[in-house]
Amino acid sequence: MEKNKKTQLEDIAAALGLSKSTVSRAISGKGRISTDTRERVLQCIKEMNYRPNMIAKSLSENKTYNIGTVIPMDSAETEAPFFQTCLMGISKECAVRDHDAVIIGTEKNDLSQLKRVVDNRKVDGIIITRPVADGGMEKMLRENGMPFVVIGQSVDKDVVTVDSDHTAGCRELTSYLLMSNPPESIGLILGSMEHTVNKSRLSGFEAAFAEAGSKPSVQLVYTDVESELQFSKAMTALMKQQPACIICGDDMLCMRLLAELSNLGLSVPDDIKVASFYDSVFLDSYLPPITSLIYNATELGATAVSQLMDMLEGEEVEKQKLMHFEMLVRRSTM
Amino acid sequence: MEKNKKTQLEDIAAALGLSKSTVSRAISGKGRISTDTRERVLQCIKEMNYRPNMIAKSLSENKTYNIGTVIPMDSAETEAPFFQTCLMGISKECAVRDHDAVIIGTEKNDLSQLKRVVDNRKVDGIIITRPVADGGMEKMLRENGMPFVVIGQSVDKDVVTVDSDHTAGCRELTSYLLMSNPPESIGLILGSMEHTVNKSRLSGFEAAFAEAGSKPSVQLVYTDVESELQFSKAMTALMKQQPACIICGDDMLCMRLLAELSNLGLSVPDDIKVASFYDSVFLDSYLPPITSLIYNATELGATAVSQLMDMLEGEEVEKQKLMHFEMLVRRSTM
DNA sequence: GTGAAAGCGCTAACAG
DNA sequence: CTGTTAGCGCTTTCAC
Repeated sequence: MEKNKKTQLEDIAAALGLSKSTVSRAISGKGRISTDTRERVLQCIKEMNYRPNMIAKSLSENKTYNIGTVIPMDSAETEAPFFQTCLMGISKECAVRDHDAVIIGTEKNDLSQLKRVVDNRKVDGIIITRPVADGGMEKMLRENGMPFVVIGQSVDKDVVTVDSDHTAGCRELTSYLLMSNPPESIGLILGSMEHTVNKSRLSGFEAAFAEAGSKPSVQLVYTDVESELQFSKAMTALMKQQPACIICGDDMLCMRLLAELSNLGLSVPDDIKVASFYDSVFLDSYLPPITSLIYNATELGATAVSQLMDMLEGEEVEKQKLMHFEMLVRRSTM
Repeated sequence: MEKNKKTQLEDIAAALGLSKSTVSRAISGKGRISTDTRERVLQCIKEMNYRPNMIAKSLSENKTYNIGTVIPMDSAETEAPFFQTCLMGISKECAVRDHDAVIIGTEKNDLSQLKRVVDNRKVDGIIITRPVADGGMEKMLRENGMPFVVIGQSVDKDVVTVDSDHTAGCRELTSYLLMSNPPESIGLILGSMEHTVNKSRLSGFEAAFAEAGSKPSVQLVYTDVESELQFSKAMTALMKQQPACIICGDDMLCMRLLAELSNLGLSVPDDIKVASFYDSVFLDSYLPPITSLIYNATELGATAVSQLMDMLEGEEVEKQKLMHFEMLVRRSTM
């Protein structure tokens, strides 16, 4: 027998002497059906190892059972752990709901990939894992009537977003450090302020100072630190203040800082304390391990899927959802 | 008008006074059709901005236009850059061929996710980005008649694989170092030998020595270095040999090595030279930048897609494809 | 060269 | 409660 076809609705209907529609109802649970036949059908499905053809189901229901996930192509280098972990969360949650995650790799300002997927109607909704400032994607999706949720922040306050509460996280971390260090001894080094995340971090930092009845001095805060040169300048200026403690905006900054401190013959945490914002293997396996905030990217991704699914099912969803950060105190600040 | 339906085959057929089948032929190029009507149809399609419904196309052609990509969930931490870059290559190449990449996150020894996608017939083929030793996935896919290609190595020599030529890469790197360092001064630290990639690296290392008419001494080669403890032991033993140069199997090992060298007061490259196997931001932005092999993950992914597509189209494909490695000499070995 | 019609495998009215 | 029937939008024989 050449065909070896997969068993389908018709087969199990025939086996039970029922009609396709009855079987369909037994499976979906929609419409009225006797519990008896229902059981029999379900039983038979197990025995005959039946799996519905999702494509056919898709066509008749006009749903794809796919979620598109926009990933910036250029993120592979520095931010890969975050995006990948996020993707795992998305994939897992999709699977739970019998959906699949379709990846959409986008290059800077190039919407063509996204457009292709939307035009081809390959997905029911989209998750944007890093909103770009101009909101071009969001605009395009809205024009095409494609539901979406953003992981991170959006300029448009009507957009459904899921994000970590960077402000609160940074506030907690700073407060913790303020408990054992004087305000004028805590330095902060941040990357580009074009990323809203860094704005949030700064405001959390300031909030912690405010709570302690203080205010961070300008000589201790360095923002928009990206290039080697900017880093050196910030570092030189900062070290003049003889800080007891430095908080870094991301892993790369932290790594450079640690290398520099080592060059200066300063040891962590005895001579100086160090903390960072994003927990990666690097911070964990460094000696000494570095205190940082735990960024639950898996949960972020999973939550984004939940939100999107709720939207697709027509439910009202919380517009801006903030996830709690955990702080992980390690030897570098003890 | 509530409906606002997308234009479909029927619409453009009507607009041109043709039948659906003729229009379909014009698009696919299959069957006989006059060049004249062909042009007209194509023209009209542009004007009416028609895009075929891929789901309907899928159902009738019995193809999904989707490629599944298996990603190990636990890879997010240390190997994320590789997998993510690879994924980008896959996504891009899929797009070129009007396919999409569906991600399948798998946990250690858990085939359920993969099984789900296969059972649901959501993909036409699968790309496995990290073969597991037991070949469980491969077996399952074969049993289900699902075509697949593996990125990396497979025990089964009938499986179509795409891989970087680790042996040749490591041989070149070692040869380069042998040009300015005596054989007895070059150390090697590798991770688990359960990963075939490390076996290839070791054989490349040995091949370079053989070419130079030498043989690596056992005191200079450390394999299966994974835990902190194993690392310390290897490190202590290795440093006793006062190596002029150390090659690391991966970024994490390299990072630990650099931290340790710094603790010992040794500076790179003046006191000791260091090289690694996988080029990531870490090695690039470290001071001094670390010499390493350039792992073209994008190309690996893209090639895997090409191979898979060829298989799906019934063509014969090269069974084991090896991609060339480039060596990037940086300050750490100069 | 083109059109009519059947069919891909499922869902969803509409009847009984 | 269950069966019949008509689609979902496209491809593909099979006639003409």
